[in-house]
Amino acid sequence: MDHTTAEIRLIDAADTLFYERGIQAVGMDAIRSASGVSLKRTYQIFPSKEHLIEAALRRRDETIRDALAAYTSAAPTPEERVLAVFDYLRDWFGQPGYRGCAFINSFAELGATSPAVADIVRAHKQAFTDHLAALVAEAGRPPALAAQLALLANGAMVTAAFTGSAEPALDARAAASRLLDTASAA
Amino acid sequence: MDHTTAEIRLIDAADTLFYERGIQAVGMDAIRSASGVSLKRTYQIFPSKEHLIEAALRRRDETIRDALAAYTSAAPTPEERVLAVFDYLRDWFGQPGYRGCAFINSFAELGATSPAVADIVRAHKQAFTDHLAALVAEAGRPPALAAQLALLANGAMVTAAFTGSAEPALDARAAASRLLDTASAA
DNA sequence: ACCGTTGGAGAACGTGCGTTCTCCGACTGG
DNA sequence: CCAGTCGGAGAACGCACGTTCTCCAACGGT
Repeated sequence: MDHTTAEIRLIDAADTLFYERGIQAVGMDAIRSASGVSLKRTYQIFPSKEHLIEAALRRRDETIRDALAAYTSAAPTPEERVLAVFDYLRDWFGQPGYRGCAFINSFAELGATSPAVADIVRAHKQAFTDHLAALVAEAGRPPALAAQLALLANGAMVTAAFTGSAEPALDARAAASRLLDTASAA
Repeated sequence: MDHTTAEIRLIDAADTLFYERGIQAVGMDAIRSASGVSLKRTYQIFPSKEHLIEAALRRRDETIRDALAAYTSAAPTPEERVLAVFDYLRDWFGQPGYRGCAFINSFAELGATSPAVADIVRAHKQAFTDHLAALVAEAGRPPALAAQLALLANGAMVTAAFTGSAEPALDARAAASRLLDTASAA
């Protein structure tokens, strides 16, 4: 197993375990077992758990950005592209093991003690809102709508987490649709 | 210091520290220092940290329910009572040291490992949504609106947390106002 | 074949923390 | 004044975990 493979396996294992149980609840031994990478090698690649946390969050950030962009760009009209964000959420919430947004969860757990984690979370959420803003602009709606839709989306993420239901995505979509309809079109 | 006083001081200290730093980041020694209650006494009152966590969350639940009810009931019209929820949020977000909703944060940190914490969080959020539903009903709007407003509120709570701004409350209020206006009145 | 490097398995170390224990002073009822 | 109880301060214990170290097998170049 070369360096790159080991790194990927570590990030895979860390990301999965952190998401399932929370970051602080996962020990380095658990990551070693799940990844099959020895502790020695792990610490050669990531000098500390903190580095691994940040790497896992950064990769998840990229993955989600790409997936969301692909999902929304597939819709035919500008309005549908905006609403596709909420269809994406519904698919996500329906996946087994959905436990909320990893960034919101990480911020809740470590935002107060790790500035690096806090920064990654802020960047991810900013990118999400920016993407929404671009879709809103394409649809010819006022920029203020983007922030409102972002609130609906983030609210749906947390609500779906503790209710264990995908329904918040539908509620958010309905609200988004109404806001879209009543926002002054270009 | 009698039993009741010690209990209150413990809950005060625990609630404050948990909120500031996250639950797992706070040791029992820190609670002892902040409360002035000895460890021995603490463990007589709360047999474990888990008990103290639950007590702190339960008291915060009651406090917030009461404060929100008082805040919303002060508004003169049914519509204003609904929007008062978002004024309440703006006041809350503007307080120094605002770090998000303690229930959302606790769920992110412990929801996966502590069913008791998860239940308290669910109950709190359910009560919040129920309150919103009552206000929506008074205003003669359809029940589905309550879930949508709850999403806006929860989304604003998390967004205000990592942006460190109270602006999400204003965005949420604007969206709520529009949804309220376009929802079919009774 | 020999030697130096690499990496694996897991023990070991240090620390922090939840919880309990020890010791001792302070108060109470008679 | 005394016996008994209570509570405080903080040491001690046990465990978990992040990190490092030890030991050894495998491998590659000459």
